[in-house]
Amino acid sequence: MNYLNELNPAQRAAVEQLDGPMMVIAGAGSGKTRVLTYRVAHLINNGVDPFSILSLTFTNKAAREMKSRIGTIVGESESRNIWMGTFHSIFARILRIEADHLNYPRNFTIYDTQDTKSLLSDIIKQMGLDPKVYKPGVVYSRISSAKNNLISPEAYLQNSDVLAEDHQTGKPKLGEIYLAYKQRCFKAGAMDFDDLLFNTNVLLRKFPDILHKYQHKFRYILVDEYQDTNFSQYLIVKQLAAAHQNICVVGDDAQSIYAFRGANIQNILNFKQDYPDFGQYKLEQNYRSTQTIVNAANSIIAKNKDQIQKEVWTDNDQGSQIVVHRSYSDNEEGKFVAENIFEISTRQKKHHKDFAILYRTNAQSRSFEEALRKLNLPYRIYGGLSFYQRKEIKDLLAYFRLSANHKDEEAFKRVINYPGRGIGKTTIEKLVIAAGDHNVSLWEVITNPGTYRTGVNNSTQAKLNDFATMISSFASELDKQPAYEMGHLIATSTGLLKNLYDDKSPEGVGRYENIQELLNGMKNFSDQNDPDNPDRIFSLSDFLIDVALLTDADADDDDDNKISLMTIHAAKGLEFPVVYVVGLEENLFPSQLSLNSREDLEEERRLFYVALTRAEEIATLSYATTRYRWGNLTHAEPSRFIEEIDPKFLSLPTTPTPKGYSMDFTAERNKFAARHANKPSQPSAPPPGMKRATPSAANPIEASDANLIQPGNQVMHERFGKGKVLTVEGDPANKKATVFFPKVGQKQLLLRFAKLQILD
DNA sequence: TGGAATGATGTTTTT
DNA sequence: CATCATTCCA
Repeated sequence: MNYLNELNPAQRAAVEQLDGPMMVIAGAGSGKTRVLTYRVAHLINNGVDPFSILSLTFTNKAAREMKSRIGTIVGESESRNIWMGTFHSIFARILRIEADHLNYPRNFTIYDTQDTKSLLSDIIKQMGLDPKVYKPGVVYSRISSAKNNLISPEAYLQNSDVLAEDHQTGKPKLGEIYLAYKQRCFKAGAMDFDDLLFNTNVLLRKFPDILHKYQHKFRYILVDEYQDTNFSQYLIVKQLAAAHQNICVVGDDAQSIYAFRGANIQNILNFKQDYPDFGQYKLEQNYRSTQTIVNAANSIIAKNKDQIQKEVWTDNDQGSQIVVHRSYSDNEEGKFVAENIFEISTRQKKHHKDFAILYRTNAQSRSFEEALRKLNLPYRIYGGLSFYQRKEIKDLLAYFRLSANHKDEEAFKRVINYPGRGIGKTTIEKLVIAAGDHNVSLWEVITNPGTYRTGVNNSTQAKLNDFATMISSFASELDKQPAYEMGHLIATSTGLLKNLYDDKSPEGVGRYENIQELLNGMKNFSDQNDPDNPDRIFSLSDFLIDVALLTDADADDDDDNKISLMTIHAAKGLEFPVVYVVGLEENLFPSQLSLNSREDLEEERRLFYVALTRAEEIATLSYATTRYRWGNLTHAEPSRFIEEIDPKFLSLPTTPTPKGYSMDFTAERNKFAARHANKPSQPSAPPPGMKRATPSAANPIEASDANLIQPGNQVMHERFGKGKVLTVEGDPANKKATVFFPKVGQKQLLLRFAKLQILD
């Protein structure tokens, strides 16, 4: 049990302060997770009851991993009982327990962004407002930021500053929408993501005995990624910690990248005021990256004004320079990265999982997917359209939700006529009007047609009755059956599964498979064991509790060995031996929308800092000079962030950046060539008087050249020098050659991108 | 009522 | 370029 010996003095000090408030400022790669893990283990080894430890993490996956690591030190039977998870999942759990205090049903639904937006556009329509002025997305973010600052609709409508602002932006009705939205959510027994935090605050403030209960339950509180907490989260933590003051927050101001969703650096500063006698620890030694990477990252972040002084350093090797690569188009960029990955993985014997491609926006993933697929390289995309947001998954989940909570309006509207059962727009409109008039739920209306006089005809009402009977029958079994059995029953008896099965289009097959995958997941879920209660059934209700808060990052990896593609936001907290930060162009990264204020730009810079510090050994920065953006070819300038790195850490592209028309033209030409790339075609000739720029980068090898290479040829390789081709094998698209190089020996090369020149 | 066809409209980043 | 939403027709 000498885990303490595995820590450096600063880390150890942070682990050994058991009681009282403390803040750990942890530079990138400084062993933050290790400190948190060992600290919790240390608490337990010093007699602290796991049940009284609350540990708030940024993702559920981080929580799971940390828990299992703690389990290896103190034993699984102990670690199991720690309250560890994201703010959202922990407080959703508490809200379920205390729901009746807030007059919410215990099995309240959690609305995701889609549900929320659809409800908002419904409200906007009903209020007779112009949806072009009141765009659901904009309205949502306004409401969201109000909630994160704990401004209720009532307070919103009385706040003259806020109202004046809305007036100025031409949206004076925002407050009323907010109020209506809150009422509709309440009526539907639903909370959105922000409500989980907002309502926890309400709960703790309105009911002192409940606050007292949790204050004494959670005698030790730890918060990870503290720099990314918002006011609402700050206040929850502050209230819970007030009694015992055993609060440990860990964060890095340089990695704060969630200001857009209300995260507030101020929370770190508040900490000093709230707990004047706090212990402060700075972890400054980086164990993750090479000196080059650490120092390059330092040279960027130094450009930010807002930061806490610290000096991240490392003992690691110097490592190689950071390669900056220029491509002529987004597709070329994809190709370059894919080929580079192939080369490094074969040459340096790296696993695919050692590689990550990080981008600013999800939309950028496409060119990389295509390029990786062409080379048969396995990859996994995190984020984007997550599994749980796919239509077919949401449809099935909507049945689950409606069975658990009949008032769930969004779920109701989603499935009332899917699969089609002859209940159309007109009927639904009538139902909605009746529900609105009597201030009851849609479910209430269809189950009591006599009371609410909907005006639907008898045959339609019969269909509604059938629907209601079906849902009720699910509801009565909900807690009695294991989740999988129930899920399967619902998928079949609603006709949803058959409906997808009958669709033989490729998309339809994919959807069917997705449903199967969801059901498989549920099988795993219901097969688990509760050691404390072997008879426990893991029901569909249990499954629903956390499904709304699951994200792609939480999905089981099945230890698969794949290249990771994700946004930089999603990469937070992760590390990879080889990292490509791509799309480093002005107006993309930094984003166009961030150029208006210093604060926003600094957040982008921190984001870049996060991206670069994910890399352990090799970091590559990449940009394209042209890129397709919403269908048009646009010209792009390299990102200012590249210039901001001290050039001594960089290996820059050698040829000068060509500008103007000729460039766009080249890209167009490459695009054309790419379209015909599969059939061996003549390399498109450069226009007269224009030399093809850096053929190696733009076009590693012409397809026709690859086909010409034969055993016996003398060839030239960029790095290996002269060599002789011994054998050529494989199908035309994937020809492999064995080449003997006098300098380095025998090599296997994939002709498609080994940069071979035929000499004879 | 349902489906297909057409047109507008939008790209940060996430629980 | 995609997706969505609305509209139009059977």
